[in-house]
Amino acid sequence: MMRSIPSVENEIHLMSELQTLPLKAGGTPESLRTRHAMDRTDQSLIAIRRILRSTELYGRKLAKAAGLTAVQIRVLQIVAETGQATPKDIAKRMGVSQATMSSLIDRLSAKKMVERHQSQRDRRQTNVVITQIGRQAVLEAPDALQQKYVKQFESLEDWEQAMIVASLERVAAMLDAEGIDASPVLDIGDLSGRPHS
Amino acid sequence: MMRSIPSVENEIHLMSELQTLPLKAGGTPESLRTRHAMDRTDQSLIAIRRILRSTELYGRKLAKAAGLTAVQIRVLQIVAETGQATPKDIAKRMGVSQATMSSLIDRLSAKKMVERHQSQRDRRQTNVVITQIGRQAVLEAPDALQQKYVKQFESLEDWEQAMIVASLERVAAMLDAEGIDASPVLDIGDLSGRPHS
DNA sequence: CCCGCTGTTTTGCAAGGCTAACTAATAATA
DNA sequence: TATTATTAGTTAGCCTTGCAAAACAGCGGG
Repeated sequence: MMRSIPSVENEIHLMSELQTLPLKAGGTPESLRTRHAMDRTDQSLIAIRRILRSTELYGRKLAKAAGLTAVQIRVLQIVAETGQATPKDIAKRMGVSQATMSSLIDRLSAKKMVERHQSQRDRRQTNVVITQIGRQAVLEAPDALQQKYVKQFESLEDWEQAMIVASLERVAAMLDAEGIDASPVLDIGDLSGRPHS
Repeated sequence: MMRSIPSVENEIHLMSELQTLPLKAGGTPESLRTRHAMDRTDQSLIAIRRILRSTELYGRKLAKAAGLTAVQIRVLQIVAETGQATPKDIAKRMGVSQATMSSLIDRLSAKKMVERHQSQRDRRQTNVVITQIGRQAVLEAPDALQQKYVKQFESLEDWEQAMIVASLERVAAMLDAEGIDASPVLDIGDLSGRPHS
């Protein structure tokens, strides 16, 4: 596997693109809000998209390098968190259907990273259990955010870290707002490894 | 798309990658920095994941409602931006291979939203041109980010908007840092149409 | 014992990705 | 001029993720 990294390298220099948009924004008769507010909205959207995009591309790259896809790593992490979980729970947390989860588990189990154990209590349920191999894979899985971001973040001034956290949380809250359940995956982090007590 | 959902679907994948990080962060003997700083790092990562996740799920939903996938909308928007573009350019901007772009264009052209026209200058090149139908679709395409977020953002206090923009840009820069190109798609939004207004 | 629910898996289908291989046209070079 | 590279795009073949719907249990009441 391991194919090489796709065309990630072709880069377009976004900077230039970014600059273009302001003008368009200006097109609207500035009726409702100040020109200022508009620009800021655009700026924030652009920044969010940059975040999404770079995470996506970088993630593809890392996942490939790890021999597991991002989605697979995610499943492994969720399972690793508690040691075992039912397909339904995992599906719910990830926001995918049970059918999808079933095939994901198939693939992971073909790789010997998880095993299915029928539950004793209720034989309809399956417990997905992570294997040693799977646990190892989770530990070694490169983490896009971490690698790219953590060091830089930690080198920031204290006040700036605080500001960023507050802003990101605000944005996340605005996006969640609609009721999409957001969280599931989030806490994952905890499990893995944080010493978490 | 800006407005479109960035490949929301892809994002999904990435999401997963993100998750792991906590552990690693935790792995370090808290020698170098205070527990405080650590928490902030985790908080920021978690918030980013929330952003990624809700964008992804919401995007899937909207794309379905629109009858076009997020990726397709994205292509349309890029083409709409200038009226025409070569497959190669679009692929480059989106960070996918030419082969992938070729099939995307096939699908869009089956829907009569774009047409292929051989270039006169260089007959190896194809110009992908958006049709009236395609243009209409772009205008009507719901935009995940926009719909969920814009209104709320615009209702924030001025200082808060400024803070958020600064923070998001900081984060985006840190993520881009590695050299993954980030933005291309971003500015598209403008054209599509934020109701702007 | 039969019915209805409830977790899972199967089936069948589509989108999006990729690499490799192939075609066509243009550019370079002998 | 003829040959060779390069470049743009498409094709073929494969994989993963997703979903809905149908099929399979297994559990609980009646």
